[in-house]
Amino acid sequence: MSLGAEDWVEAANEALASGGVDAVRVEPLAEGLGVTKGSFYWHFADRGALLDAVLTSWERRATAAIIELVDARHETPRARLKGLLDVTQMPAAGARIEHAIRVWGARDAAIQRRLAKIDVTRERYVRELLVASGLEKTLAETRARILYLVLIGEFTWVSHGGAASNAAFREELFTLVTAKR
Amino acid sequence: MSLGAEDWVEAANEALASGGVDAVRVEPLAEGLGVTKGSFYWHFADRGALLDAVLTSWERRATAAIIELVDARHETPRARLKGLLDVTQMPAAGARIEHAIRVWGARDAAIQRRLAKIDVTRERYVRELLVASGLEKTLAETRARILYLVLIGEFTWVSHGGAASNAAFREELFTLVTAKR
DNA sequence: ACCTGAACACCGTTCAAGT
DNA sequence: ACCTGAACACCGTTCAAGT
Repeated sequence: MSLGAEDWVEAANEALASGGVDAVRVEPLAEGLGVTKGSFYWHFADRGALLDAVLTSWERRATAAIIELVDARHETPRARLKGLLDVTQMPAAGARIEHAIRVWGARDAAIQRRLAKIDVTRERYVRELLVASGLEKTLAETRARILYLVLIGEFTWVSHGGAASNAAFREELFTLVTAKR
Repeated sequence: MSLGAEDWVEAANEALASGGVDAVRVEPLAEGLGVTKGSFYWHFADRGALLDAVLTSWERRATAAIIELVDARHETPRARLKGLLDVTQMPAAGARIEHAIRVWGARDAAIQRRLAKIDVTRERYVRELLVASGLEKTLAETRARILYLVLIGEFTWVSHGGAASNAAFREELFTLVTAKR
């Protein structure tokens, strides 16, 4: 059985989640897949092309996919906000990939730009939900920022072994960010 | 002029801030310092020993140093909480080092344990300030968690180029976490 | 006390040759 | 269409030898 590009991307995803970008190495990946490293270059131009494919597949999962899921599951703005908080409860592998990508962005301007787009999309989504649930525009902006930073913080926290937040925590966070002035 | 261990640690710090753990490489560091890589092994047993020295120096700066600074500058619990929020406004290099260390912790159990200790210390400090400013114990715990996650989130955010939060943001965050029930 | 220089291992990349 | 195998460059590590 010969391999396709997807097999390499999948293996790369696992390596990324457990060891960061620099753990995505052609030779160990090849060994894990049972081929020689030379064969990698049939599927990709170089290691960078593999990393690009990994990022592209993550971009889809990490924004559109989440927003669609939350929108499909819940009706009202408040219910959607609550639903979004539960998304943080995703399996640690997801959090570890997100975190690894953020570090990667810290040292690669191109990745940084792509990450920024995703952050803008997500934060806008939160802000719109807050406005839709009755907050004044400027206040909604600040509150969206707070909520979004908590989410990023939790990704980071969970990714290095911290316990995921519990229901009481999410309840309190929800109460705070949706509180009317 | 010959070098001391501190010169290598300082160079390693810069590499860590700009490129993560894996950018801390003996050969480029040696080149930057104007010596051959062989001379590195006079000062350190191996690359791991250098990384350990880097982490130890960061541990001091990142907890005790910050808490002492805040305590020295401000008197009341509320003023100290506010002062702590301003610490996030530290230069981006500091945030980038913190972030790089967190990623590092994501793949290294020993680093993870040392990081966890620091997180416990910092979160306890926030919780105590909240209790001292009149919040009930359980609520203080939840609010401390929220505040601490926002801080971690902001480190992450700033480290990949996001704008640091402004005064209005910190004001609102302060209001929320200190609000009496 | 601190550094050089040569050696070796590991992994990214290339490429001619195989099936 | 997909893979092997050998080659070369880069960097971590060792160590005998230099000053």
